[in-house]
Amino acid sequence: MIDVTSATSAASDPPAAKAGDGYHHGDLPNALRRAAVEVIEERGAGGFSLREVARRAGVSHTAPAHHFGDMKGLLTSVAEEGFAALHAASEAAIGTSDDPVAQLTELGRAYVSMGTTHRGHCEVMFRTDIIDTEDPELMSCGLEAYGVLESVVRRMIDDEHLSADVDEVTWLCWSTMQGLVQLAPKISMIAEAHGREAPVIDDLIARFTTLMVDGIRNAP
Amino acid sequence: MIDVTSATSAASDPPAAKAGDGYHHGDLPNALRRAAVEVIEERGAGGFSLREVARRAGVSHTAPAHHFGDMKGLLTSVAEEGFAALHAASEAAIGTSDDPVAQLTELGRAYVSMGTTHRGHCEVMFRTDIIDTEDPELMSCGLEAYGVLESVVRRMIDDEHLSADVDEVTWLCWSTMQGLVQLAPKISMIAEAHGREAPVIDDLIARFTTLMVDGIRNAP
DNA sequence: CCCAGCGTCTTGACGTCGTCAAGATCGATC
DNA sequence: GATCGATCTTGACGACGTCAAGACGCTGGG
Repeated sequence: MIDVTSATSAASDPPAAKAGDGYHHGDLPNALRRAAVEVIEERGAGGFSLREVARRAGVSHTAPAHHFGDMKGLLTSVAEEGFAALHAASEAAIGTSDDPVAQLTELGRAYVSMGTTHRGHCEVMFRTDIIDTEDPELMSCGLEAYGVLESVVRRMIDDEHLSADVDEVTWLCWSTMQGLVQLAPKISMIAEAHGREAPVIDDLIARFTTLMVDGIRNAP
Repeated sequence: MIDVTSATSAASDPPAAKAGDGYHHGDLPNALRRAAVEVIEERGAGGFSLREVARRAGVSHTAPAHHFGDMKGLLTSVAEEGFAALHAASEAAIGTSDDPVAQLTELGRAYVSMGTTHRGHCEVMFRTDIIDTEDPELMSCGLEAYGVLESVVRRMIDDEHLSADVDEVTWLCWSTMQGLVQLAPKISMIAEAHGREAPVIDDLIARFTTLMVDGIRNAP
């Protein structure tokens, strides 16, 4: 389990560590995760390099192996951190209102904004080839984030006594937001090619959400 | 521009070529694309290797460079082939009916089924780090496929005199199907974890589509 | 007829990569 | 104050992407 708060703290002042005595780093795992995200955001997941990560953390090229086993282990840890951050952002999002529909909108905004605020993490979280998708900690982090969305959908359907299937509505919202994360740049490009200015993503999400909610309320 | 029909033909009987005289291959570009897709489907985009592709095509490790420049060039060509296949599948999908809503459903099914029938291509098509997204041929192939969806959405909105924005509805449908491609395996996993059998994706797409269309008809 | 030119493909080399084995360093514990 | 385990380093290996240089075989002009 990764501590989300410490994971995003500055490179100096490592928590629960001796701040580096020259030989022993003190908080190498977090430093490596930070460096890994940095490299991915600069070069993409395809340009990732364990040795470059080690270089940026100021350690030898084999140091990462002692904490993460191999490249897959480090990237899996980055993905786990991403899901933990998504979970935290989701919890914060539903705290802004008591109305399930408003919560759904905020959840969508939180999800899509993760694509920009945690771009490095997102490039890794849904890859099946470079991370270990069977990792128990990764799966539990992912399911926790999923649970937030599901519970909001369930409450909306219960509150309004709708006939829609909770799971399927959850999947619809999830898919739409997941697609939006990936397509937002292309959408902006197409909008400009069509002679209109790129849409404000948060507004787009609000309209998508109300549109889907309208459809859900209309279910047979 | 890649000829989609020849690109998927068998390894033997290369079209418009001398079938390999021992030294000169005859149809190396297509053979390399085929091998590339094969490698990606086996190992994922992260396990891709130019040398392995060359090995499978039976040529030296530098032969691909003469046709595609570098790794990015070959992968861009694979992505282009993917968009061309998507375009073809989209055209076929809208040919099954005259009703725009039915066409929209079929378009969604064609899109999502691409994720399994052309898994290797799909792993590359929306990556920004390992392909050249500025490539003119790639962009035109992508826009052609996009145009099919957009025209169906436009016809639906026109036919029913709806107030919804054509671009935004197109983006909604695209995002949802794009997310579904990526999340389908996870959705099946979650369904089974919830004690229900994995959903039939084609049915899910039909329900998602009618739900979204209901929302579109309800726009202010 | 043949030979010059040109696409096509190969050989060989370089630096970088991930990983493994072996050893060095340090703090905690007895 | 010696020992032990956790932590990190050094050095090596094969595989990778790319570059330079050269070999091959068709084609067309003398």
